[in-house]
Amino acid sequence: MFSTGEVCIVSPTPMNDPDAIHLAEISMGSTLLDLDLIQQQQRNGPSPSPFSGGFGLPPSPDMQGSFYPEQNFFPTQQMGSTIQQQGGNQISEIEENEMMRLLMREMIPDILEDCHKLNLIPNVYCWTPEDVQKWLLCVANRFELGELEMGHFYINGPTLATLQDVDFRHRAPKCGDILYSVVCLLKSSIHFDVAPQVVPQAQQMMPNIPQPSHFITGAPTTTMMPPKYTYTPVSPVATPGDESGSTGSPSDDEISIPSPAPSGPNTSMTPNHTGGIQLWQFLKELLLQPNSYSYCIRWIDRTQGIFKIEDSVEVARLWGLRKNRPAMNYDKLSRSIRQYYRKGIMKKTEVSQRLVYQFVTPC
DNA sequence: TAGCAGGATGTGT
DNA sequence: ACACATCCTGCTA
Repeated sequence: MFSTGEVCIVSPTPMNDPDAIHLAEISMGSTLLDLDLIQQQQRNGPSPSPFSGGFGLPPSPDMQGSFYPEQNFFPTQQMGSTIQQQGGNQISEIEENEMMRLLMREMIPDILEDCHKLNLIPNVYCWTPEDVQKWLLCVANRFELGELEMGHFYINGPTLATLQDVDFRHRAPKCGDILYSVVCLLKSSIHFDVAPQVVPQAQQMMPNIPQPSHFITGAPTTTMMPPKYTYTPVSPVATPGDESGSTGSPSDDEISIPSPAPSGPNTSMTPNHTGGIQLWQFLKELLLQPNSYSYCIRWIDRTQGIFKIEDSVEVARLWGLRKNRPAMNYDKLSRSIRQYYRKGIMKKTEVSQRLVYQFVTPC
């Protein structure tokens, strides 16, 4: 991808940290966009970018959740203020969004082509750890990121997709931001409502690769998923539109807009005292995305807040990922859950069952 | 053997 | 102070 020309991909770093704006000079091929405006702005100094310091790349899941280029997700106020600084040009929000969509759209074939070269299904959620390693090496080479500590990325695709920007920075301090941005772009290519002129191209490149049709049409499909999993590539962030529970309502496969945090017990529902997500919030996030996580945690009786951890190892692993605690295990996670008994946030069900817990205050 | 319960202590915010 | 993370002992299915 990005065969000729250049465009700046800026990692999603805080806007209040101009020094943290990383530019990855990425050769880019067939873009139809006149990027002079953007590049000129980059030259003009540390200017804010659409995604808290980044251009052309999706927001952090912490900020916006999943990335859907066809939705009006772009932080247009920031973008607008950025662009309008250019000689007083007034560019409407619609035009800005369209420009961003075009830019993203132009990158999709390149992403697919990279996957094709590596013989990878263009769906990160289907990747094995080996696939992830292969792809990261390709990315590192393309963006000249230097040597990656590949041992820090021996994770499968779904896990890669759930990593936050801080996770990437932790695993790759020098280029974690860029990696995160590219992974976001990769994820966006799955969601991307590919334009007619792009679809045939992608399909032509990989005629045998099943397309994630449910991301486009909303029609459920599991044919491309590993047997055990029913992943849907959505952000592990609570999403009100994905609160279908275990009932399998149509909204299960709808793309949803993330919310800051799920509602929950009133006791400790106050903002996270420690600044990070709390375990009960995390568990609800997983529960509220049955398409993505029902293989490891699911509602037994949502109205009563009763849920079952189907795969304790996996839930603990996800929690460890979120908290950047590689040594996390279910023993520790369950100990934290038990701390909630005293706080009145969670409890065991009346008839105690293994791996079954209950929120004191149901959703 | 895995999960459960809870005490004690350390750590980071 | 708070929310874990970690380690521990003992119990249970």
